[in-house]
Amino acid sequence: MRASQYYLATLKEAPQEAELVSHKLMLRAGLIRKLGSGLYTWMPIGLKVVRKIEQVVREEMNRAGALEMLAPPIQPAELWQETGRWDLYGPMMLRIRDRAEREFCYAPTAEEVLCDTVRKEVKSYRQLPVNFYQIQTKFRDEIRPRFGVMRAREFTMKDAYSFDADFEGLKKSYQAMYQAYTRIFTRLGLEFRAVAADTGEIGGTGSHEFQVLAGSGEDRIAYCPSSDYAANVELAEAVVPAQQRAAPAQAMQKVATPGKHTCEEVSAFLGIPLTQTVKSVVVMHEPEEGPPVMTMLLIRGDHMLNEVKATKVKGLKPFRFATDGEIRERLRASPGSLGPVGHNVRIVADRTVAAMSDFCTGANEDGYHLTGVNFGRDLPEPEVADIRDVVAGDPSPDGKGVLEIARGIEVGHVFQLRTAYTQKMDVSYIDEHGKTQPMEMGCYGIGITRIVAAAIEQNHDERGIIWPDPMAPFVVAIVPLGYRKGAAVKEAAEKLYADFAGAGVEVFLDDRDERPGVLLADQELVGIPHRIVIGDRGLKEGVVEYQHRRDAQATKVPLAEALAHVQSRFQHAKGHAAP
RNA sequence: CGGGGUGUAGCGCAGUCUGGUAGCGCACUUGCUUUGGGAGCAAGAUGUCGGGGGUUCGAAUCCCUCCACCCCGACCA
Repeated sequence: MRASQYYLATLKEAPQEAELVSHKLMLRAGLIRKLGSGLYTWMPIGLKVVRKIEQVVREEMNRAGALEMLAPPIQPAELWQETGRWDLYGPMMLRIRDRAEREFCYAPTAEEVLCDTVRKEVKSYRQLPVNFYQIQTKFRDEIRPRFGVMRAREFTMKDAYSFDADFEGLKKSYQAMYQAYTRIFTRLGLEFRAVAADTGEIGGTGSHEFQVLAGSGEDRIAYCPSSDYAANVELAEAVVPAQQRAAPAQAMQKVATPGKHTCEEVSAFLGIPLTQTVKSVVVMHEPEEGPPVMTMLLIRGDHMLNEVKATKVKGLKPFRFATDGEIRERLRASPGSLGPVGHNVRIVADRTVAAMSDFCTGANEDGYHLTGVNFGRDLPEPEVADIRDVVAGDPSPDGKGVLEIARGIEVGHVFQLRTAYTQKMDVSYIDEHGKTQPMEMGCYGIGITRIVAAAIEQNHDERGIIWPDPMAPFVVAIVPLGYRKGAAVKEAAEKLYADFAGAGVEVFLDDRDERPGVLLADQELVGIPHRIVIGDRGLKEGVVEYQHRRDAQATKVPLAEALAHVQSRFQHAKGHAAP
């Protein structure tokens, strides 16, 4: 491609709406333009990247035995009502009516449609297993779209759905997808981790997220450097402390802590370590019938409540945080002075708290805290559960070391759905004994457009994007200095351009009549990984300059060997992408 | 949904407090010069100042209202 025939829409300054580096660079490099909140137009060079990613995904899905198909993004309400998700999905789902007032949604995902297709098509165990996938635009009406295409409302997702005769088959299909995903993200040149994930509302028995590691990621993952344990912090287990609770050594005392509300403030005020304080989080569960039930959750002062885990405590699903009014009415104290002593509210203590003695907590009287508090003496032994986020330094649940915390961007997710959907939608087959059985289902998603942003988060510098070769919009940029001035430069550039094109290398020839600085800066912003600079100086010696986007300096290469040199670097880069 | 902020040329911004002919940089057009890291000079084009309503002789500026967008929060004793 020649720049003179292309449309490069680079900007010197990023629009003020962009916060995240990948968002800024995508706007500046002219990959995307914003149409509305969470809505982006893909410009030619951005779309090229998307297509590259799609191609890798497609190849690996096909290799894994999945079959590409395409379902409508606009889907009738009836299907979603069959699984109850028409109501469950809530405002996240964009709903539409046609001229006859029939209801539709713009699909946020496609389990129902695929279930419907398979129940109509597949009848016999002889036809199983099947795995269908599509690469399709999805729409989720996010509460807060942000970070450009990272969390957009409209996005491109690869979604696959497997159907097996039995659980053993599902496990195999799941494993095949897990491996395909590993190959995909490896081929794309991304640093990623597969982590155990919460199965959430969808339910099922197994789930992994594929997280691209990036400091700006919205997810936190816990991993063990000395083993292969990795899990989303939402799920990662905080194991029972190895040390048993020490015997009480202090008497319980009420101390004045005027104006001190948080554990940090109280700990600093009283000169007690933060790890010796306990915070009380009051939640309400509203049963189908009867009044709301209050529960007090106890977390060590330096720990954070894990809501996903707390939801799994019996009798808490679903819960909400208590209002100040509810707290004051029941405990006669304000948040900031609450504690587990001296009332009959249900108490659930985190495992860490249950092993504490002589701790400090609120006195249920504004402006006062208690020190030297001990379970079994000052208050009854509590219910115990794992309800906190793990922190760096916690023992790994597999017993093989200590956890670290990293941030990640979720780019893929695989689920074993089992029969949760197939039973509701009657997706069944006749087994070899003539008996009707529900199919075992799995679903597998990849955020295609999110990968673009995630890749930039991981691969950029102060000058711009640095594309991994497999998703680069162009692999090589030819930058002639003085293309319109010197015949020799133009001739060499044209020859190289033809050579690269002839060798099937995607090449971008910047033949614009611009100053060198402009050409080089644009090439670096757009992030084409390999660059050949051609100038009069070098040509006199018969050389051009090769520089990878990550190289500190250019390398002189004889003009005749430029193609071979880039190809060797390209292969080299490919080799490095392997795990 | 709660809180904060922004809306002025394609992009980045000033002007708003204190009402009086709408500006700057980049980008764009034309010409000349320049050409190994975002050129210089000259000339030019580009605006419903987010929309609507009001106050006023006069509104980008003051008042009311609506809208859009961005950020933070929805974890907390």
